[in-house]
Amino acid sequence: MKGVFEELLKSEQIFKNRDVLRPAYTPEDLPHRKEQIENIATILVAALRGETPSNLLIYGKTGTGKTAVVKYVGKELEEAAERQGTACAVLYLNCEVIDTQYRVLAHLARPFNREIPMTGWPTDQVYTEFKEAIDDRERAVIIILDEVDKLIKKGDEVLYSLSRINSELNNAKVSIIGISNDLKFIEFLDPRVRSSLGEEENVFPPYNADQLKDILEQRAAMGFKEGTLGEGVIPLCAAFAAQEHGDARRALDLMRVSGEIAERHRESRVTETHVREAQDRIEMDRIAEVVRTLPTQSKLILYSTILLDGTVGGNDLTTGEVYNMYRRLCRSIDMTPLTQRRVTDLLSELDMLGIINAKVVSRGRFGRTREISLSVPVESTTSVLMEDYRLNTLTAHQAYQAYPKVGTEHYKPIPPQSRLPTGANAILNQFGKN
DNA sequence: CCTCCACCGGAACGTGAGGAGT
DNA sequence: ACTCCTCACGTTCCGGTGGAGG
Repeated sequence: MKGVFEELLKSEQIFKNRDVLRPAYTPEDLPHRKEQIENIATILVAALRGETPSNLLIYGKTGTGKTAVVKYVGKELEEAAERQGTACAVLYLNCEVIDTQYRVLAHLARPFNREIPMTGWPTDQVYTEFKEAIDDRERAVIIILDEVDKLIKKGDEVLYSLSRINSELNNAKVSIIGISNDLKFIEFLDPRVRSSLGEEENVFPPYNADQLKDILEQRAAMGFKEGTLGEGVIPLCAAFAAQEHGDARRALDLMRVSGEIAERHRESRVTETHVREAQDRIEMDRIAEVVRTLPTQSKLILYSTILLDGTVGGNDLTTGEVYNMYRRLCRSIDMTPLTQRRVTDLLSELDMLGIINAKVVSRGRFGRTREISLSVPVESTTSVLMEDYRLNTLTAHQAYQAYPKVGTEHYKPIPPQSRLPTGANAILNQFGKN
């Protein structure tokens, strides 16, 4: 077993630089974002003229280049300011990671050499500290808040104080750039913050397939060794990603994973087959993540459909069958079952997540119901479900053993005293309603 | 054309957790 | 520490319904 690593190193022939294919990398040149770059730059030049730039809100779905563009413009601005001899600081922070008011302020103050403990101070003291730190001389401060929507949920007080900070400063000028992928985010904002924060707005449209192709080509040139990419690889990656609302991040992931798969197969060239495999794997990972984070009841419902899948002679399942099975499962692991009403809601939720297919159909004489079928692979999904300790005790084998007649028996709602048996309403209708 | 199945799905209500206000 | 409010999750109740079969 000597030389495992040497061997692996030798087989690394596909990537030139894997890191440029990761979403975190900001390239020198951003294709198809010229307009946005100019737009933002026009707003920010004010900083170089000693004025206060307008605050700016940027919207766009994931992978539309928001962060990359803003970071890029920020860097350019800093460089231009340095050449010109103006004091200008661009502070970037991601509100998903830094998610409390205290930490936001502490993070902002740190680059100005202020020692602020990780915790312990009152928040307004940190705020004062930050204010004093930047106000020591004339300077422009651009604060970039990535994923601001995450911050709102924890209270928008910071945003409020930051948006009015200029009135408390003598020398420095602060402007805020907020980045959000939630278009409706502004509606949840305090009106006072809304007007000042959204002085300017900029929406980033998704990329189309052609634009994605350009982006991929640019990165591929840097990331892959020459001649390792097959003909159709880039167009295919672009096409797949364009289907998913033009997400460049997705496109890059796809391309990188394709390369990794090719590498694992010890092949020297990436082909379309690898791309398809990569697409499947990414999709699988997504499903696994969704399934894993499902509430237990939904997991049980999903497991019921898995167990019943294929047992009813190729027909799709009905709500009643799934519910019946679900109750059995509940009983055997000692959980109180939800009502059928609730389960129908959870079923449509699973449908929305793309885990099952549930379509309302009428079977005439045989009533109206949902036709349910799985749209995920049985085996891998089952193994994800089994990670849940509450389901762990149930194996398919046990379930079949315990309930051999699965799927053949129909659940009849047990009527509470006042409840009329099914079909009774129709009878009553004959007599009129009063 | 009418019936009647086996559910659908809206509405109102109950409950407990968690956050804001005081 | 306290109340009050909101919100997510569930239940109860019940009218509604597409279409196969009579």
